[in-house]
Formats: sequence, structure tokens, C-alpha cells
Amino acid sequence: MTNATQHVLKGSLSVIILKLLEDRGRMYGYEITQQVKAITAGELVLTEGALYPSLHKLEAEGLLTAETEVVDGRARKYYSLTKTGHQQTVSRVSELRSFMESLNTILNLKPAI
Amino acid sequence: MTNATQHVLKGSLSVIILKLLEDRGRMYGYEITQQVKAITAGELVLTEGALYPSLHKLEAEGLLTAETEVVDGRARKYYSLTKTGHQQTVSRVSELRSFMESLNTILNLKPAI
DNA sequence: TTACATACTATAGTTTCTTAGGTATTGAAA
DNA sequence: TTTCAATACCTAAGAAACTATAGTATGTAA
Repeated sequence: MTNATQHVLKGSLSVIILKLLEDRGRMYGYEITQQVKAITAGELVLTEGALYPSLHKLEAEGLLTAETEVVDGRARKYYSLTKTGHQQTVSRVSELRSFMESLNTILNLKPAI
Repeated sequence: MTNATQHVLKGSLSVIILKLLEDRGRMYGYEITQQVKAITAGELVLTEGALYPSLHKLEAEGLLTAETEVVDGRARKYYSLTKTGHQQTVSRVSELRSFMESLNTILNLKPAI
């Protein structure tokens, strides 16, 4: 009675992170929050309380690697995808897309009769 | 740092229920699981452990009303939208759609350079 | 009579996210 | 010069949603 696709729903934050890193190559946490806000015209806002734990989890799972650098007197922690991270990005993005298609099918239903 | 749109993410099951009831008028729990499975060609499968608590919650919130009927010796609990439920359906569906658009924007990003 | 489909309910446990803090630096405004 | 916003990271308590699992019960087909 379970479906892997649904699992993606809850994990869409991690997919967002993975996809951004795939496209941008290397980003730090704060940058991710700002980019998501900018890309979605303020529609999607990542809270730090959700983002940082998610980044740490992805790192612990071996999908991301982190390097700390000091820029303009402030420490930044740059994240990038590992090889596994890249593979996971591809499959999770595709899973999320198919979930969204299913969801769209339901949202676009017309009343019966 | 919060966004109402994100709240929708976790609540997409309830939006699915609401939308189906809006279109079909009146459904019982088991029927909902079967319809979702059929509509999405097996892609989306609702677990009973997720569905029934969600139905009860929507009923408690006043978005649904329930009537029990015995059909073929089996009790069925038919749910339908209240007036508030209908209004909520409209707004939640539109919120979910705009969330999905934002998500799609990110998923469709092309690598920089 | 066994097994599957129908039909509902309850609950322990996990994961994810929100809320709400905390630390610290830089730079602009007052 | 002090204060506030922006930058940049972190954590922890609690809420909420979902999974997994189990239980109850009837009808029907093998």
C-alpha cells in the first residue's frame, strides 16, 4: 500500500537543494535561500530551520560535500554534489516530476457529468 | 521567514481529497483510494493510514460532512463538501497550483553557462 | 475454508517542517 | 556612535503529516 513517489512529497526541499546544486555547481546555505526566493519571485521562501538540517542530512548521507571558506570576514560553507549526489539528483527530480504530473491530473479533473 | 504556500506541500493529500469530492460530489474513503489509483494509473496510491485520519481531520474542521450508509451489508461512510469546504477547495487548489509552478521553475532550471 | 476484495478504525514511531531562539561580522543610517 | 539590517551559520522543542502495522468485519470466488 506504499508508494515511493509519495515519499518525494515530503522530501521536496532536499530535491530543490540537489537540483540547484546541480545547476549552480557550488553554493552556500544562505545563497540557496536567496536564490530560491529570487527564482520563484518570492513565492517560495526556505526557512533556515528547515534548510540547514536538510543540508546536514544530505551531507551525512554522502550526497553533498562541504568546504568552509572565509569571504569578506564571514565564514561560508560551500556545498557541492558528490557523484552519488548527482545520481540521486537525477532520479529524485524525475520522481518528483512524475508525482507532480499525477497531482496535476487530479487537479485538472472536470466534474463528472 | 514563513510562507503559506509551503504549508500546502505537506497538506497535498487533503487537497486531493477536497478536489475529488468537489468533482464527484459524494464519495466514501475506500472509493477515494480506488479513484486516485485509477486516475493516476497506479502512480499515486493513498494508504489507509494516511487517508482516514485526513478525512477525520477535514470533518472536524468543518470542511466535510459524513453520512454512514449500509450497502451490501457493509457500512460506508460517505463524505461531501460543506459550503466552507467548497470555498477552501478553491483556495487550496489554487495555492497548490502556484506552489507547483514555483517548484517547476526550479526543476526546469538550466545549468548556468 | 481459504483467500482476496471491500470498508473502516487506531496507534506507535519516523520524518519533516515551523517556531524561536542563539552567535557573529559588515555596513549603512540615525 | 550606536543601532539596525543584511549576511552567515547553527540548534532544539514542538507540531504536523505520513508510514507501518494491526485489528474488526462482511461478501465472494476458488
